[in-house]
Formats: sequence, C-alpha cells, structure tokens
Amino acid sequence: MWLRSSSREERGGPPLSRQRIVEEAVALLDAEGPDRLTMRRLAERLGTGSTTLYWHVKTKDDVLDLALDAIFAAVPIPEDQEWRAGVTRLIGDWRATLLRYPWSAGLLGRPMLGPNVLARSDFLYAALIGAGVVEPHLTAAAFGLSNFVVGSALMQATWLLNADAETRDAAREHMDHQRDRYPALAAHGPLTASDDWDESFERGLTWLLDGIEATIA
Amino acid sequence: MWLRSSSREERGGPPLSRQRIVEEAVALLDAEGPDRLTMRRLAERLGTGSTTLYWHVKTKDDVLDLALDAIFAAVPIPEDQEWRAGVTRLIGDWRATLLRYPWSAGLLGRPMLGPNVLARSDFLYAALIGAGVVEPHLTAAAFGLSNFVVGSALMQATWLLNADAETRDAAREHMDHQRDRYPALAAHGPLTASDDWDESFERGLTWLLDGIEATIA
DNA sequence: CCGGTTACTGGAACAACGATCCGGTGGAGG
DNA sequence: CCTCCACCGGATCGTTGTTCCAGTAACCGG
Repeated sequence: MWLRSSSREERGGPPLSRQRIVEEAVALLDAEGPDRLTMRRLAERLGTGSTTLYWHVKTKDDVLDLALDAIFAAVPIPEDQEWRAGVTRLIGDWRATLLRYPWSAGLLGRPMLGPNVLARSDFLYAALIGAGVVEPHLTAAAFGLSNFVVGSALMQATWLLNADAETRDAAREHMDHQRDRYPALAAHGPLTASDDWDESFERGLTWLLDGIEATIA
Repeated sequence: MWLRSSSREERGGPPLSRQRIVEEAVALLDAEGPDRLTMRRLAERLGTGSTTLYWHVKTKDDVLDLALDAIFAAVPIPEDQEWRAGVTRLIGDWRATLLRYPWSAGLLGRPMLGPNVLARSDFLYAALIGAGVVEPHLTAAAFGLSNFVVGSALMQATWLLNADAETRDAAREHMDHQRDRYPALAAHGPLTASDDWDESFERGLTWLLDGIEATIA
C-alpha cells in the first residue's frame, strides 16, 4: 500500500474522498468488526456505489492499511525531557489505542508503513539514541518495546474485547473441566478473575526499561 | 472451536479423517499461504469433495484453529532443572515454530485453547512457580514472556517471511526516499541490513528474565 | 459558445468463496 | 433380506472482491 507510487497527490487532486472512505471504514470497523467490513457495506454507508470506491482506493487491503495507520494519529508524540518518561508515555498510549480499536489486533500482521506509524517509531529510536543507547542494544531495545506492546495488546484484545461473553465463559468452563491436566495454568492463568492486565503490562515494561537502562554506559 | 462439545469423541468414532484434514491444511498453508487455503482446494488435495469436509469439521475457522494448535506439537516441553534454562528453551522453541510456519503469525489473534498450547502454557507457569515467582509478578512474568515472543515472531514473520522480496525492496526505497522525515528510523530501523533478529530477541528475553529473577525473594 | 478532455460515478457481471440441502452409498447388525 | 447409520458429494444459495464499460458533470482552450 504505502509502496505504491501515489499518482493522486502528484496531480494535486484533493484526497478528500479518500479520507472520508478511511474515516467511515474506521467507524464501520469499530461498530461491527472486521468481518462486517465489506466494500459494498462501506459504500452504502457513504451513499455511493460500491464500485466507486475503487477509483479512490486500489484494493480493500489498502482500506485496511489506511485505517490501521489512521488510528495511530491518536497517539501523541511525547515531549518529555527524560527519555524514560517519554518512552513510557508513547508505549502506553500506543497500547491504549490498540485496545480502543480492538479490530486493529487482527491487522498487526501486515507491514505498517503509514506516516503515523513511522513518525512514532522514529520518535522511539530518537528517544533511545538520545538516552545513550547504542548498538547492538538500540535495535534490541526498539524491537523489544514494540514487540512487547504489540503482543500485549494482541493477547488482551483477543480475550477481553474480541471474544464475546459466552466465548469467555465457555473457555473458563473448558479450563475448569481440565483443571487436573493443566494445574498451574488453571490456578494462575488468564481468565482467572484476579488478573490485572494493566498492572502486568507495566511490570513487564519496567523490566524491559530497566534492562535497557543498564546498557547505558 | 475448543469450546464446542465434541460429539465425535464421545461416540468413540475414529477422528482419523479429522487428523488428515488438519495435516493437509498445514501442508497447504505452508506451501501457498493462508489466502490460498480454501475448503475446495483442501478437499481437492485430499481427493474428496469439498462438502465432505463439513462432516468432520464444523467450519473453516475450526480448521485454522486446529492447524494452529497442531504446529505447537513441535515445541518440546523442556525437562531442565534450572528454571531459566527451561523457560529460555521453551520460549526459543516457541519462536522457532512460529517462524517455521509464518502463516501462523496472522492467526495469533484468535483464542488459542488447543491442547498443545495449553500444555506448554502450563509448563511456563509451573516453571515460574517452581522458581519462586509469586503474584503479582507471576502473571506479569507469564504474560510478558508470552507477549514478547508472540510480538517478536509476528513482526519478524511480517517482514522477513510473509513479505516478498519486491515488497521489502520497495519498503527500503520508500524509507530511503523519506530519510529526512524519519532520520533515526532510517538510520537504525529494521530493513537496515545490519539488524540481527535473533540477537535482538535474546537480548530482550534476557532483560525480561533478569527482571523476573530480581523479584524472587 | 463549443468540443473535448478529464475527473469521477455506478450498474452489470465474473469468478471464487463458505456453507447448506438433500439424495445418495456401502457396510455392519439383526 | 432389511434397516440403520456413518459418510460422501453434486447442486445450489448468498456473499465477497474486483473489473468492464457506459455514462455524467465540470472545466478549458479556442
């Protein structure tokens, strides 16, 4: 998607329709989930014919790529002086956005090269460099933080947001029924009411940041 | 899927066909990717009609759930005495399996309740408990390790395995063209030839394990 | 004012998909 | 020999992403 030579902007044509399509796609994904996102349904919401969309957008995958990047505009780029505060804020807001749009979890398996994602990734690298993190720790730190937040949001969105209540209950019962086969998991695993996703996330993030900080000479 | 009361096993009927379907599905996913996995194509490979599959399997999603769980049978459950060695081995093999079947990355957004996944999750909890990790660190540790490995494999599979060479080259050129806009990212980000995914993964894993170990009284 | 280029629209249609209906078949058990 | 039942698969339905192509409306140089 982001690799296609955008022949539209070159001619100065207003990408206004494109924007409206993406906005409506996000709204539709939010309201009904990714399965219900159809070119026809999207067009109907926009009051146009379904085939008209293909003038503004090459394929449906492009709509998804654009929608995925669009939601990251809600992640502010921190201005903190202290690197740890800035990184913590960025990662936290990143996670919050992924969880606010749970359908994004299913889209994380595609290349993210949109401007919003790139700008925030650039900030992450810049913050780490500014903190004095050098290779090979730099790449490991940026990867680790990104992968950690992506994995956390993916898992939480899968269980708490995308799965409906009956699925969760059935899963709990399923685990309960096999309590003897997976004793440790049944006693302490997810789906036990006691787990606090936010707290666990921050603990893991702290471990990562401590490890990164220790590499600074 | 795992929540459906399996009326087949109850009657003692041989689930042999089911197993063949899953094996062939994994082979098909491996050979042509998830987009090309079709009930018709899968049936054709098995030498049957497409509708016959629905006798052994409720929906296509069931096939995907079964295939996803099936590949984790290749992850051995460690027998190390030392907890760090066991956890490191499990997480490493987990990652290796996810990368050997890159299509699995796109399936991670669904509830994983298969027996293979559960058994290995149970081992992870048991190993951490045996090491002396207690709540609230226990949940954070298990989540953190799982999420880290899932995120790492997802990102690497996206870029190095699922994206074809031309996509990667186009992405590199795309980044190069905007080098001034994302200076830190262009200089140090992924897609720079110097990055070593394996090394970065192990560094991040070490940071997490160090943090977990520090919580042991 | 006009002819034509250009930006944009959308009905019709196509191939492919997941899934269901329903009429089969073949062998085991009475 | 009859009956039952696990198992099979052709025909078919509704829906999907995408393309073809015949339009329309606005602008622009003459």
